Amino acid sequence: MEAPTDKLARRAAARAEKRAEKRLQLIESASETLRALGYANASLRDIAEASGVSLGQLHYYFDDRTDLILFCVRHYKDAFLADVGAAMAGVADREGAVAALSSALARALARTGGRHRLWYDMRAQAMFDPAFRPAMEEIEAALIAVFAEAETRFAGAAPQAALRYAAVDGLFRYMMQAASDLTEETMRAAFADLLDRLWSPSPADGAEPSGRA
Amino acid sequence: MEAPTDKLARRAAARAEKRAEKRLQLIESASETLRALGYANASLRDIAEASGVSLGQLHYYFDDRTDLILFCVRHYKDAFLADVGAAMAGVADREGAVAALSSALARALARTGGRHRLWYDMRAQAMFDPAFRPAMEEIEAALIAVFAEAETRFAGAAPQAALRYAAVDGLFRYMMQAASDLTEETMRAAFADLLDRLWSPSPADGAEPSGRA
DNA sequence: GGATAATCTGGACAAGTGTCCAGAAATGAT
DNA sequence: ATCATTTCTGGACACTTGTCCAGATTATCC
Repeated sequence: MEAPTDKLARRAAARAEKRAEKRLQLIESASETLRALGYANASLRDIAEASGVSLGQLHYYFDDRTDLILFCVRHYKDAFLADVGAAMAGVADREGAVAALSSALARALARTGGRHRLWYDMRAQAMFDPAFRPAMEEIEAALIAVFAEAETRFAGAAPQAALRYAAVDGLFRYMMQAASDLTEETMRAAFADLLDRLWSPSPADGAEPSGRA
Repeated sequence: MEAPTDKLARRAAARAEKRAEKRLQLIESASETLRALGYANASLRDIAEASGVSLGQLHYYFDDRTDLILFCVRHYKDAFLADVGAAMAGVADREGAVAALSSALARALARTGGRHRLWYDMRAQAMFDPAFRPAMEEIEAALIAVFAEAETRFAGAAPQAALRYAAVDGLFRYMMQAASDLTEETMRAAFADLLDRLWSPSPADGAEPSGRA
């Protein structure tokens, strides 16, 4: 039979897992409230009520409001980056990358569009509150890395992938605002067109029919 | 001599102008505080203190907090759109538009970069607070119009200028965050490259030497 | 069943908020 | 100088906020 220390360890692990489960549940509920009301307007009481949970319980599972919100942000990041990462996993050439990324982004907007309001809201907050900055920079760096990695697959060097990310992010935000008026296909086409342009040789060089090597 | 009604009218006008002057002064000071602390953190007391003015005075010149902030937003819009509009006034061809707009945007970031935090902050707020939405949509529509108008000068039809605006806006926001690490020339080149790509014929058509009609 | 620890409650608390106002001060016309 | 009007002050007010905690409740194990 197992040693007593193992037993204790197993119990502790089970407890921790249960706690983590409950936390996740609270995080998802809080994310929804945050998405609906915004950072500036969502109080802990709003979050607690929407979660069907007492106010004190939030402080039992999270240090403070900032801590809770940071968990929400990280949870968002994990979900979104997993989506994008999975879409880009297999692609090897430029056309494949354009197709995969534009589909993934349009799909994200069509299915879970509202969720991304939390991201843009908190990114704005991070401009003023240093507590959120590391988490935001981490997410942004991860998204830039997606671009950088994709670009290295069909181009030797891929400097300044951040600039391509920034442009696509701008389009993403804009379409999120108007997502309810647009079809997924329309959005996909818009992303594809932009990516096509960003990932083409410079038009300044390509203007003349057969450019140099 | 003038009629008494004129005299009264002149006095009323002088008073109104003096009031407007003071308001503008308060608006500019409030904008700075708003830019520094962010919408969620800037209280009326913060704004009053930074302006060297009593709390009650803010309510004497503005209906309420929302009213004051809306004035700040509109003031920002006027200044920025005047800048951009002036830069784009004379241009007629594609190359001129690229040069003018990229210079204007880089210059805006280099000189008054921090000011634009207010814009991105309030745009995020507008996602949740309907009070700010009309003002935001108005600004965004004006910026899109800048693109649409420029594009009609070197292309017959210019559908969906909003999509070009969105991409450039994304780059603008990104560089604003990193503006302190970048030279104005670096930023200008980045804008020029993006605009060049956005305002080129589709690379899908141009890939083959001489595309079809 | 009883002991031990984890979970949860409801409310208290201080601090900060936007708003409002009675009256002081300043302004300017007569 | 007097008076009416505009401008401004300082604080009061009701309300919301995040935080905290003493004790009730529940689960877990011997």
